[in-house]
Amino acid sequence: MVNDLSFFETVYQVARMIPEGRVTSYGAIAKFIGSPQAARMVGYAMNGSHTQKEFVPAHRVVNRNGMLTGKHHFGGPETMRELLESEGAIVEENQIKNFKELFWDPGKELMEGY
DNA sequence: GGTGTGACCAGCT
DNA sequence: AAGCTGGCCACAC
Repeated sequence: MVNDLSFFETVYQVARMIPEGRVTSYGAIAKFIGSPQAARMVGYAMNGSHTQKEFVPAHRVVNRNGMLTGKHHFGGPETMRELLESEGAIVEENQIKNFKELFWDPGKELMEGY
């Protein structure tokens, strides 16, 4: 099999592909890896992202509403917001205001341009 | 080793 | 229009 990576590892790889200053949703990643209904697992995978050797930009992954649902898992409730604002995102009330503009679809951005 | 549950999403009612 | 349910895979108890 060419793909020995488990579901979680695949999620981490996709997450690392997210360009700086861009964000995506759990569902978009789930769909990209072939399990459109496994968005939940993507979120859970992010929970264990800190166990990975390589850094995983989990702060660039939010829910479909652009809301920072997992901010509490960064060791600090403000950490995720700080990281996103640091990359140019406008976060307000735990929600990315310009989410629509910053949204990065893996299944689209990676396919187009070739 | 089975059951529960989790940073979600989309479809039904 | 809004609320509930199912589904997905891995990990803790």
